[in-house]
Amino acid sequence: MPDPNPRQRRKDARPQELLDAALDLFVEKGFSATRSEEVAQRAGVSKGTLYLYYPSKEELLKEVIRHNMVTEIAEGLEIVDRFTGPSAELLTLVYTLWWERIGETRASGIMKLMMSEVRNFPEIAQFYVDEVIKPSERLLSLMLQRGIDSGEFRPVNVIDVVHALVAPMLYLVMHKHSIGACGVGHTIDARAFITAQLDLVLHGLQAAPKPHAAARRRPPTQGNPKP
Amino acid sequence: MPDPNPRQRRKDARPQELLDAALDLFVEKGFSATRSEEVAQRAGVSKGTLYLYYPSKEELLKEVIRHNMVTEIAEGLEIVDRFTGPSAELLTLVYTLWWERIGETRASGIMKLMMSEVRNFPEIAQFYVDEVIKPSERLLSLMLQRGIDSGEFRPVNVIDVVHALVAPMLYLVMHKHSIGACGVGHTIDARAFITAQLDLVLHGLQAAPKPHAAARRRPPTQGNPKP
DNA sequence: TACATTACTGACCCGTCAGTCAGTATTTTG
DNA sequence: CAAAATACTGACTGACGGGTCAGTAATGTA
Repeated sequence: MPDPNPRQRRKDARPQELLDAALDLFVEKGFSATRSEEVAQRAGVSKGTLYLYYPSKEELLKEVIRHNMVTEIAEGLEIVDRFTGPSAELLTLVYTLWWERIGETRASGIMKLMMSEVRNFPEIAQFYVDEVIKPSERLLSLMLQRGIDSGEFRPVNVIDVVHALVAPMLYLVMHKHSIGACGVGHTIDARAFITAQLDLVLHGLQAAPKPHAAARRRPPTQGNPKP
Repeated sequence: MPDPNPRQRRKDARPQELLDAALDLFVEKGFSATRSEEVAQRAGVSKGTLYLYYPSKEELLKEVIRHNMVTEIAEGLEIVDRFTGPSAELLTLVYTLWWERIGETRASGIMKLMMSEVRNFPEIAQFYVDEVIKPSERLLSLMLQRGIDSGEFRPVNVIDVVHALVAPMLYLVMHKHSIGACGVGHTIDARAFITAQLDLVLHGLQAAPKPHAAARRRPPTQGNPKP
């Protein structure tokens, strides 16, 4: 991937090459388990050079997240803003787009990475929540609210449905990057799985005669009156 | 938790105390990030003693898994065998039981642990797939097949539904032990979430007039004739 | 009480790894 | 071309942690 002849000076190309190498390795082996020298090596430089461009392993990880997730979410928001068709179609579009841009690319590994190691790196946790999780949930909520406002969807509790949408995606990703990557067990047909899950949720959302239990509590988002 | 006066000889109590300490710490900090000396300390012994009872950190982990998951699954199988009521009720029972015995106990941390670190420990991976994942899927498949055979459920593709059942559980667990444990972001009302998900699936399963897309492919459980 | 047995200890060994920095090679400038 | 500037290197440091084992003290036996 990087250049063949050694010790060449390529100040502008280094950052991206290092980010690429880091993403690969972090996803493959985890953050803690990846040695900074490995990252450097894969990028075709020495360890010292890595620290010339990024002050620490943690900062490197943050940059990896910024370059692979934050940008995608911003694009998603734009799509939602511009879209004019039915909300169910919008949901389907964003859902499949998510799979193409994140789920089936290396980027999905970042989700696994965060889930796995965030607890040992509180600063990264905060960063990820602020820059990825909250914006993502905002994106999904926006679409659902749009559908509710226009009467296409039942007035469900939005946050419940957001979770119902995220769960299968997370499952796919965790499967792909954990047990699924160990060569053991079956693989999942992701496209079919996504379609099925989306159908399930859309079915539960359709503004229909008899109310469905998928998300009770009609009043606006609030605490639960426990059974 | 263990006894106060030091250097007492308690050969029989040690193993369990060490397993308890290990589970706590492995779940809290991850397997790699937990030092074996910490485990020993929390169990009230020295590092040397730990290695007297378990030959290595990995073997210790295996024992932790055996004592907290394998046993529960075996019990689940017995319940399914003995149950005589409607399959929908059985599914509900096992689902809520899972939450009480695993989901809301420390044991759920093992799921997170495996998802997170399995890739770096192939032997543990194999062990977990054989002893936990496959039996769990067998358990779920059994219940679904029971319902299909009796005509209570539509003849869906069993493995698809198994995934649809597992995904929300995994989501809960990952949330609880990852981001959710960082003090950031909202908490999920697990009971409500579980009820909602179960409703969703049961609705998709009911032997009804118009077939639903949740799981196409009617023929009996088999591999996917992938396009 | 003396001796044997064994549960337990913790200092130590040794490999690992994030981060540093004095030195080297390449490019730019005059 | 020399000299200055700078991209890059890799040996080194210091901290850390899994696993060991010679030694210690509690218990059992006579």
